[in-house]
Amino acid sequence: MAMDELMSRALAALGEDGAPSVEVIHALADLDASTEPMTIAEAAAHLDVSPHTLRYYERAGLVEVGRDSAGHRVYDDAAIRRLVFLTRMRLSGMPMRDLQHYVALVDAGKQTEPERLDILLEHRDTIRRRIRELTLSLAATEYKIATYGGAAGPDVHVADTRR
Amino acid sequence: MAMDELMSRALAALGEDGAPSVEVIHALADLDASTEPMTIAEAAAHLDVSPHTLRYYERAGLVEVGRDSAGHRVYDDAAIRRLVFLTRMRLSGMPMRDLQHYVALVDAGKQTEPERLDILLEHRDTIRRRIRELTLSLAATEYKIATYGGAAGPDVHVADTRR
DNA sequence: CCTTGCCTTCGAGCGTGCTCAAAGGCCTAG
DNA sequence: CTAGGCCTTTGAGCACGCTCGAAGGCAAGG
Repeated sequence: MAMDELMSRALAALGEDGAPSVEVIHALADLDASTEPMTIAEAAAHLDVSPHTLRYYERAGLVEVGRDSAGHRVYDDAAIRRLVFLTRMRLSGMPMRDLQHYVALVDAGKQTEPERLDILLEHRDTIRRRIRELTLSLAATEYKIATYGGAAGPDVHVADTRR
Repeated sequence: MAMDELMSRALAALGEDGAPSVEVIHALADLDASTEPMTIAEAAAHLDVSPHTLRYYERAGLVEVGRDSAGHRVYDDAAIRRLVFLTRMRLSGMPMRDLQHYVALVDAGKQTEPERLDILLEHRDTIRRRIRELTLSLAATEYKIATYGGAAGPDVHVADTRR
């Protein structure tokens, strides 16, 4: 059930522009995975961030990355999976602070799972709120577009999307 | 037609938590308006931003605001309407830069309407993209919540079902 | 009169999240 | 041997959007 919902959400999310849904489902469910170790450039490309950013995340203590004989970073499966999670959370607006807290909990062991779950639940609510805000702004923008030229000033006057 | 769509969107947006839909519809339609002039504190409360922010927007050239005999700002109807627009655009992620450009166009006169429309269309697309991103992140987060405890690390890696 | 409180201007400071520069190492191709 | 290219570390710098502090004005209440 969870899986079906996940997929339908993914499809719904990307439906409009007929985008790479296969890719998306794969990325979401990422079951096979087991990627080969990567260089920083490869990992950056894979995660769609810059190498700078990956080093920054490491410095921030979000992920540990091994080194090869030349001292170069080696991104293994575990690192990549964690970074996939991290970048998704970042993309959805979770602050670095919270991510640092979260990974600290992960590193502290299994007994912190309830607290981690709380963090996720709260973040879920945050995302939902944000989507609602954006949906209202979208409606307002579309309304203004539809009625363009009708208004005197740059306003449409839609409601305050209060919490 | 545009109005119906607007309303149904607003309802859809707030439906989930049974929120103040009446308030929202009223505010959405808010055609009457004609608020009395406000002090900066009142305007700030009305717009849900700080007085500091309102002064900042004024300094940034986003809005002109009159003064009373004591030199205090007076937010009239036109100012409030513009600020409602501005704060909504900000809330939906439009950069200050773009807003400055937009109001410059507004002040430049009617012949800039096509360009203003372009800006709105582009912003609409930006909001839609963002909603899609957030929807995906939401799905991933909900999935992780649903399967919590199954994973070793902070990632969505699930046991190998199908495929 | 004087305190209280909200307002003014102007410039500076801050929090967030990168982003980059400098100085240098390793490796491979020519 | 050397040049190119990608990597390393460290610390600094930047863009954005506020947010605040200092110094002072005006007006009402005690």
